Order: sequence, then C-alpha cells, then structure tokens
Amino acid sequence: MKLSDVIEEYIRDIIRDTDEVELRRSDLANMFNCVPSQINYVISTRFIPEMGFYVESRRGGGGYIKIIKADLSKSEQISGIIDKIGNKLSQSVIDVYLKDFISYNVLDEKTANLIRIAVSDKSLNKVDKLERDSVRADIFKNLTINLID
Amino acid sequence: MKLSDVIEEYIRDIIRDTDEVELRRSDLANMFNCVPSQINYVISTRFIPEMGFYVESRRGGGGYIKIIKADLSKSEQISGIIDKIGNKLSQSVIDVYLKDFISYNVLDEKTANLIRIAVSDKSLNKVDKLERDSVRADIFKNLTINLID
DNA sequence: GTGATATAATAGTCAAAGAAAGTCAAAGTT
DNA sequence: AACTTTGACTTTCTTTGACTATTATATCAC
Repeated sequence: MKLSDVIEEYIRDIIRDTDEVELRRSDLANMFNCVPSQINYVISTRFIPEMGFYVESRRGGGGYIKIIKADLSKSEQISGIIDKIGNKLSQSVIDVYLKDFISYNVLDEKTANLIRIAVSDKSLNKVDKLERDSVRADIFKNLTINLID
Repeated sequence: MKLSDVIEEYIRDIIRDTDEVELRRSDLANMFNCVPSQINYVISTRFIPEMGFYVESRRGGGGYIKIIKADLSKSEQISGIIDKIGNKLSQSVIDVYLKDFISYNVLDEKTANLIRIAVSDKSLNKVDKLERDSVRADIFKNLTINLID
C-alpha cells in the first residue's frame, strides 16, 4: 500500500471517533519516515473541504495541524457535496468522496461500489475524454441526489 | 501457444480460487518478457464484462491493476444475459432487464433503481445521442457484473 | 522590567523527480 | 482480415527537497 494511504488511514482512524485531531506535522513525518510536506499532500488530497473537513494550523513553536470534521447529517452531507462539486469530477476525487461517505455511514459499501463503477473510466470508456469528467459529475449528482431521504 | 494466451491463463489461474487479483503491470511484463502494454491488450480482450470480469486500476507510485471476478454461479440465466447484451442498450430495454433481475431476485428494487438512474438520459445528457446507447451498455454491463450475487 | 532583536521551532508552498498505468498506431503473424 | 506484438509518447499520482513564512522563546540594551 502507498505511504500516503497509510498516513490517510492513520488520521482517519483517529478522527473517526472524535471529530477532531491535532497533529504535529514533524511527528507524523518522523513516524512514517517521510518528508514533512508529504503530510500536507495527504491532507490536501484526502481531507478536503467538500467532505466537511476543516483544517487549521499554526506554525512556530508548539505549532500544529488540526483537522476538524463537521458534524453533518446524512442528507446534509450529501446535499453539501452536491452543492460544492462543480460540473467536472475526476475518478480519484469521487473515490475520496465515497471513502468518506462509507466511513461516516452515509452510504453502505455496496452502494458506494455501485456508484464507483457507474462513474469509472471503464464504464465511460466510450465517452470522449474531454467530456468524461463532466458526464461523471452528472451521473454522480443524479445518483447521490436520489440517496437523500 | 501465443504469449497473450499464456498471460491470460496465468491470470486466470491466480484468480481461480479468489475473486480478485491485484497485479502490477510492470511485474507481469517483466515476468513474461513483453512490453507493458501487452498486459493491457490481454486484459482488454480477455477480462471484460462479457467474460465476467470487472477491471480497475490506478496510475502513479503504488499503482496497480485489479481484476475482479463476478460471482455468476448463483444466477446462470443472468450471466447468459450479460453475454447476449450487445454493445448498445436503450433505456427501455434496460428496464426490461432490470424487471427480470428483480423478479429472479437477483437485484433488489433499490439497487435496480440506482442502475436505472445511472444509465438514464438525464445522467447521460452530455453524451452524444448517437453514442448514448453504447455508453449505457458499458455502464450496465460493468454494474451488472458486480452486483449480481 | 520593557521593548527590540535574534534564534529556534514549526508549518506552508511549489516545482522537480520518480513511479506507475494508459493510448494509439505501426509492424508482424496467422 | 483479424489478431498479436511492440514502442514511443502521454497522463496520473506520489515522493522529495529547497526555499519561505510564521510564531514562540531567549537574549540583550536600556
């Protein structure tokens, strides 16, 4: 497994039960034996605002990175996403969304998987590459809207 | 025997007892002493939904190609159907299939409904009308392969 | 003591290098 | 004609590191 995935999982584990984590970037970098900026990479690609993560940090002595997960209901979470996503979505961004939906029980694995397949490059192979991300966004929106209840 | 057949057999062998394999393209290419793109050739000609496989992959460091085998055992009729689906499908034909699937208890209503949405004209609005039915067929096949159980 | 200044301790940014996989068309086989 | 093999080129994602920005603490001048 990729280092970034391992780091992501580590953070997710901590935040799942508390809705908030305070990290010391250099500690993490040390712990996972990577350069500090890799921590930024993980956070910026996986704990994104669209998913309800709010990140704040402080430099200098006693500095930290705090990740706060907004406490949203299932429908708030879904409609929040739908509002925020533009008219284009890459496969990997959708993966981030779905992973999060699962970890917060907004969707069960089976449904998430269905969505993942429906919008995958495999399924959309015949769609012109330039338009693929917008078709993907359309399908994704239509499917998720349907899941609000 | 052709190299592609050998590679196919190798993959089939390792997937036989499990329902999923994760491959590293470059490893395989190395193992069989061929260019990496030959692996793509084998996969795209032999591990397709009609054969009961779903494939997904990721680029970049730690990338992979994952082949997932559908569990067709429980519903032989369905696997036959997937095989017979051509490369084009209209919305109404899909509805017929879905009704069938429901009545055979292969899919529940909720899942069938999600599929209906994924392949609807609304979702595929941005896809050229001439190609819509073939994109629909691709999505439908990939989903079906994964969802029947 | 107080304010100014240096020093150390953090975190942020951004671009280059690295590590895969994908695409496509030309060349070779059957 | 259809299928297979090959390779150059592209795209995507991750890792690394040099450089920058900010904050806290220590030190110094008065």
